[in-house]
Amino acid sequence: MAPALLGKVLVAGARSGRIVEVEAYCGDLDPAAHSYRNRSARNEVMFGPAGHLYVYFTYGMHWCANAVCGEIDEGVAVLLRALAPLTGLDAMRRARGGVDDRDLCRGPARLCQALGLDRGHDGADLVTGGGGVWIGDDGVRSPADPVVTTRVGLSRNADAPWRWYVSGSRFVSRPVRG
DNA sequence: ACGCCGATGTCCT
DNA sequence: GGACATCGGCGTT
Repeated sequence: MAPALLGKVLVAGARSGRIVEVEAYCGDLDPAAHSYRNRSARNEVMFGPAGHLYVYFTYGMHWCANAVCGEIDEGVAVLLRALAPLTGLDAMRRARGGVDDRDLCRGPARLCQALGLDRGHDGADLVTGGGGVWIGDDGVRSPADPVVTTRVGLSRNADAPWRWYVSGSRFVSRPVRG
């Protein structure tokens, strides 16, 4: 299910980008997931209905965004790790402090900064777009052959092959070498 | 190109 | 008190 998000478009107001890299986090099957065992005010959205945005704060300064994908109470969500910018690049450049365009959305915290996503978007409905954020489909097909790897930056359940990215995209945060 | 490290809030033990 | 789904800067190859 998670790789089906590759090729879709994440939209936040006038800014948007094509999803090129995702990771799945799988509730009580996955010791690396925020929803593994612990249910709290922070991760409550993860246990809600699919199609909502779960935004969390980490390392004292960064926001990261997930699309909730599981059944109610399941705690499954997909971390949006990188986008190929499509629209609103000037706003992204202002938000990101004039970095190279390639780096605007190349990483989960970078894409949140570029699109202006933070706590105010936690729980936003990605289907209706009521919170100004949604995931759209402009007809671009998900790649038939995404690269599958282990996830980035984990210590627990680090071997699960639950990261997918668009092969050859220069906007992927950490391509496998070779 | 690669690796270390500091920043800095929130959650969990 | 320690870990953390990170990033950017600075140092070394």
